[in-house]
Amino acid sequence: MKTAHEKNLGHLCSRVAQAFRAEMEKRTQEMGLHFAEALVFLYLNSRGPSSLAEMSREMRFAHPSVLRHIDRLEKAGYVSRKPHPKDRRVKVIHLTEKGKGQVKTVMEIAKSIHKKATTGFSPKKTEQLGADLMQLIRNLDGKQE
Amino acid sequence: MKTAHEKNLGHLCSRVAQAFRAEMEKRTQEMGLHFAEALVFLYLNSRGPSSLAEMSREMRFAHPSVLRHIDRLEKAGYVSRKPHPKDRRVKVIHLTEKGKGQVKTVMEIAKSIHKKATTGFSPKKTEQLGADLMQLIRNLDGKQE
DNA sequence: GTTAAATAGTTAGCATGCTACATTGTATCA
DNA sequence: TGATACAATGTAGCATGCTAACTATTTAAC
Repeated sequence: MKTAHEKNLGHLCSRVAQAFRAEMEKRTQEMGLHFAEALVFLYLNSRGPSSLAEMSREMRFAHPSVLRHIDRLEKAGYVSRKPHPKDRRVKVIHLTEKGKGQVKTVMEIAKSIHKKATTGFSPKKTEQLGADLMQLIRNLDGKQE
Repeated sequence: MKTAHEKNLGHLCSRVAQAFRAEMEKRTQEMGLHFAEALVFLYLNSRGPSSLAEMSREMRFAHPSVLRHIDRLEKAGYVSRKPHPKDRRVKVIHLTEKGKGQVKTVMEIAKSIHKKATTGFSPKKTEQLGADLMQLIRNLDGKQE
């Protein structure tokens, strides 16, 4: 008989997230990338140059969380900041040539992990699972008390 | 068109876990409990007195992660450590009377959050979702649990 | 035109997960 | 019995999420 905490969807999701992270960490280690930095990489690749505020909104992480990764990626030479031509507050973050050279590998790793995770899942089932998870998020974020 | 990171199951699970945590944090705040401490509370209530090693194994968190919460709960007077009668290495952790007085409230909060999260989900669907998440974990860990 | 509110980036510090290692106690085996 | 491996607890430090608060700039209100 399972106890409550083991069947709790929050706890299960936490464990899934950890497992994804651990696997990504393991595989991007030799590139010198940590998990969350890889996420930033993937974001910039799919969306193109963005401001911090935009990335924060779209990735749904708090500003400082994203900022730390940008700082580290900039030090490593993978991204750089450019001033926004019309708004002097904004710094536009973009992949450098060095960064672009790595993106493909990161994408392949991410795809491979996702494939491993969903072994035995039909595309339809995977789709449904994603939709259910999004529903959980909506239910929890809704403003009912 | 959604970008890859938004449909990624790892990222979605991370967001669900965060949402659960934020909600729990909000509701246990007035009891002076943080999210992970509440988890320890629930564990001790359902399993009874346990060693740190046992809790770590069963909750599937690293020892030091659990230890920190035990320390804080002990300071707050909710749990205490007793020496194991036969193994002097082991300290058995159990709820104090003060702790037992709070458990019911924590359980109700946890149940309420789970219910909110699964609004519109049939029991069968909730069950299936849990099973799918466990399958993801097994696939990623590469072993059965 | 000057002032107040909002927005962008940043810094500081906390909570919680992890791994690696130290310390102590127990068990095993030659 | 003495050496060695294993197990339990605890310590140290990193990674990553968060909120709060600061500065600079832009926008809105008067």
